[in-house]
Amino acid sequence: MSDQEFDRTTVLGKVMMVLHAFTIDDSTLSLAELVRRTSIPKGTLHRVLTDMVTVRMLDRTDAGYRLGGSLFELGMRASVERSLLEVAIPFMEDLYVRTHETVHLGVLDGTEVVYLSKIGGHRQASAPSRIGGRMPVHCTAIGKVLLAHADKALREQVLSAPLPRYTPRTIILPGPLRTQLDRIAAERMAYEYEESATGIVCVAAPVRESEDVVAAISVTGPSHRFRPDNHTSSVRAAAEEIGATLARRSSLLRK
Amino acid sequence: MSDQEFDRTTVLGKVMMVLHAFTIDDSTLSLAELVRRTSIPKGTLHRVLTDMVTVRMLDRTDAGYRLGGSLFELGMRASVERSLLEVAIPFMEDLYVRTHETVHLGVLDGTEVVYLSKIGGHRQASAPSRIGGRMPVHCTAIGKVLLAHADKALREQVLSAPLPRYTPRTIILPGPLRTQLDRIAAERMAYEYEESATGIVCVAAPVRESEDVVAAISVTGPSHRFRPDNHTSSVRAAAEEIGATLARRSSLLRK
DNA sequence: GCAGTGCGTTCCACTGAGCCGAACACACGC
DNA sequence: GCGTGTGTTCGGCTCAGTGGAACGCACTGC
Repeated sequence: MSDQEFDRTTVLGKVMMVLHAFTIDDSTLSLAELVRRTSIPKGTLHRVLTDMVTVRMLDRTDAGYRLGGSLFELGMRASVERSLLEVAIPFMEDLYVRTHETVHLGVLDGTEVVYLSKIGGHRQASAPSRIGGRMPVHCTAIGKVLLAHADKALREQVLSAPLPRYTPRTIILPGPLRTQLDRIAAERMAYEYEESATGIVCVAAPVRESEDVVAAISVTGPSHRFRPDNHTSSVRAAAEEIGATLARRSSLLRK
Repeated sequence: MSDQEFDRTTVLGKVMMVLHAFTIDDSTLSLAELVRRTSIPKGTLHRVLTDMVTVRMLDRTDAGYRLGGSLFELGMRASVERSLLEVAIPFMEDLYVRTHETVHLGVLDGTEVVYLSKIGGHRQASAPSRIGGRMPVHCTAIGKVLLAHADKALREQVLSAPLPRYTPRTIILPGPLRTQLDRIAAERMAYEYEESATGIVCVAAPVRESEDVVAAISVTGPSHRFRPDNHTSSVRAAAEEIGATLARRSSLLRK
């Protein structure tokens, strides 16, 4: 999903290519850099960029272009993600207060996890996740729990592609991963022991809105002091409460 | 800023008109409804919408169209808002734990406040603010503190336009508001007593990144039990720490 | 000094992507 | 049946969008 292809001929396609040229830790990109990344002809790109600036998708700075604040605002209006967030945040806080470790909320998009929120005090540099960022499904607790409850097709798609190694403990063989996913699907909890980054471990549970798994919530901590299985029940409880609140809310809206 | 005008003739203009047709509490909109809101010819709009769906700006559902999850992701990559968020969240948590009241983080956009984040436990239905939502500057603590530190031009623009009344206590006269803004600019704190919604009061402080006011942080509570002036120093401290962290971070990046 | 390199910007003749009115298809309620 | 609300398709016109090429400018380093 990261190497998404857009139609070069259409305006919208170009716009999306530009937007996706920004990775999560680019703040500003120059025209030349954008030409390199998108391989759109310089003249055309220049015009597209100025157009995007006038509609406030991009901000112009001395150093180049950056994603505009109005995008943030629009993103927050995306209904699914927003209502999930609004409902989940209080429960994430509870979990944080109880554990004092980093709490994540993530959804599945394509074959990757997208993090909707991440809270956890000041000392949390360790985890490589970022809000709005992506991580692979096969080596994160949230990813595994989402994959375990996803439909067969997606599961097989992930299992049949190579599973990139991130640490010595990353599961890179389809066989072991498959059996683990089966167990996760059965017990509705996933664990990660230094599979995405050395030094961190994680517990995750699925958030279900009337049978559909719409997201997953997790607690992450440093391996030396954090015991995932001690927090199984709190994480599960939080996930279930979020699901219940979502269901209550959407049944209200339906009237 | 809400009634932004876009160029009808250009593709991007139409796209933005569609995106902005979604208000904060629309989840899905039908083609017909979008025709009404944007007054783009039906045939054209239909094509634009399907284009937007193929680039994943919109999701198609049985009921109509809704803002896609990829927008959320893009929005989160908007550098300014994102780094502000990442830095601010831990301090907002501190403030929440200390006060157990709703904590807001907002920035100025045009003549309105946009909320970047809002945390606070389960019982917080009261405040009308929403993440990614907007509120007027003249009747919120965050708004007033941002306006007080904004440049003269903006300040006069707001003061010369009519100030809509939200509650009996909303300040609708330019004179009193001006003197209050002067005081706020001097003491770097703003208060709100049921000016945007009855029953809630608020304290806010400016977040300054090396002299520039980039955002504001506030604590909001119900008027019957919450005394804003009791929390002045914690709010100010949080704002200053956020500012200091931002400055430290950006000086690191500069190398 | 002056060639070399990388950047942003402007220009302009060409062309097909985008335009939109009109016709069509379907599902309702009365 | 007939009106009214949806969403979808069609096709000929045309101007918005295209991109190669040339330009200006700020830097190197020699």
